[in-house]
Amino acid sequence: MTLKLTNTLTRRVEEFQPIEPGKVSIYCCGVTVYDLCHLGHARSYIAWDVLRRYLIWSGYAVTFVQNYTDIDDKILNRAAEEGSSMEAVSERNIDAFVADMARLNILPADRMPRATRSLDAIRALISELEAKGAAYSADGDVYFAVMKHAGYGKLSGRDLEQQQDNAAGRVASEEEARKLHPFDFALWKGTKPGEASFPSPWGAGRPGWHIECSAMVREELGDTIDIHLGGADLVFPHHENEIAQSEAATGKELAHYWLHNGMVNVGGQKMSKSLGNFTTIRALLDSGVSPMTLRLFTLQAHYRKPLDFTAEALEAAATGWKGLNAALGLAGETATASTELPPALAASRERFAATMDDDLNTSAALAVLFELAKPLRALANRIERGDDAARAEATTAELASQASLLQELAGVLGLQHEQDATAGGLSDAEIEAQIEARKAAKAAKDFPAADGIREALKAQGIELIDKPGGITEWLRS
RNA sequence: GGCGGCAUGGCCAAGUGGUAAGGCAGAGGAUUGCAAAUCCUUUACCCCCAGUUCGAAUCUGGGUGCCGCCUCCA
Repeated sequence: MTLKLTNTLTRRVEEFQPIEPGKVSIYCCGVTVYDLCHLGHARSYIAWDVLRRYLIWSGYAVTFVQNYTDIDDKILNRAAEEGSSMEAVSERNIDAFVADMARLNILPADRMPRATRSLDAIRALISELEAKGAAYSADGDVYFAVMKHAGYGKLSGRDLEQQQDNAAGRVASEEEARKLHPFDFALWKGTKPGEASFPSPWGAGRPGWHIECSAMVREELGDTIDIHLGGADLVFPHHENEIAQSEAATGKELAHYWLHNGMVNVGGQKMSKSLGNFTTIRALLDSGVSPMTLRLFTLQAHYRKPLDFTAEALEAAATGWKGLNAALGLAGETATASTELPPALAASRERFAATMDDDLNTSAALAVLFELAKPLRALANRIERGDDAARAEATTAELASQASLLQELAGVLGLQHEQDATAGGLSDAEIEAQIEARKAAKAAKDFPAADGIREALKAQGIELIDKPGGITEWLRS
């Protein structure tokens, strides 16, 4: 059983073979920290978190590096708008990023380099490219010469000749005029008045976006890495350029496997800042959608496919998560599982691994989880409602093993039990008092009053469950 | 225009040659003063056309529709 991944570079599903047995080096393109992360980022980073967790679960020692792009026009613009500095904007959004990722139970990267702290490596790489004739400077800018690099376009399938024809009509701006080929891109941009800049052999300025990643990958993980990750929208030009820069400098392949995740769509269109159709991670979570619901929502689709974000689909995920969560809650209460896995459970575990090996088929993997969860959920709900027989059933070794396996596999997907949100400001005593009042109303056959109390509590997130024998229990939902 | 991808029940979605996983919604039943919640049961021939094959959602060819990239973007 080996992991197979869709490699954008070859456009094929390939068996994963690490450079060094048992070890995996991964570089994941991070965010440009000019604003809060939205659901597109969430989807991407959840997918890669699952890849990472699965590799670890499979026994690999994983080194995961994710960068912050903290030098960028958008950050500068934002700083100018609010009258602060590039550093202030970056710092604030990095803090937000860390917090948002933590809420989604995304493992922090092993190392998170920043462009501003990698300037030496960036300048060194540009110099190296210049020395090799792959770069040229023009009026304080330094460009990469795509025509000098055989293989440019191999990731995205571009054809330089063809594109030149197409671009012929749109060479308008000054910058375009300076380039030898329309696809040439800036490695270093000369400073403009009033902008943050850094010294360099080519004059004060700042690095281009693509070179930042090339430099950070090399500095953190070496010339060749196992896996490079990113959103499908980065294939061209970002990753294509990254490959060109790195491979022109080192003469070695930059990454063996290139994985790209599909976009999050809203009404059939890509969620993005520029279209203004985005929902930030924190806005969604703060609106009451649980982090695990969001995780489940994204993992129900294959990572490469577009994912349409709709209220209805999210609602479905929330209800689905409720069931899984109930089953996971039981895992903490059962007896210690025996180390021997019963045959049926061992088969489930194998099936889970087989689906994940198949290019991270989380949708199919979730089916295994739901099947494992089904009896546990039923039991958990019976216990919740005070069924003592159910409590006894939960202590069997068989169920303990099942609960334990569910917990383990859910963990591979980063799904973990969530405590019921403590919504509403009512204390337990206040709730009990309301229940007593409703009981009295019912006894007096004043059902409208009884229903009124129930509705009022429901509005505050308190759900009443009437049980046989006139007993009423409640849950915070 | 170029490159890449997708089209499966009311919604989401797996399945890549042997008669359609899973989740949500819906329906029926149990329970209830009525509900809610919960539990049990249950619901599809896979965009269209042609072809290959004993057999195709799955392969080939042709359509149609949709999306992404080609400018910053996860």
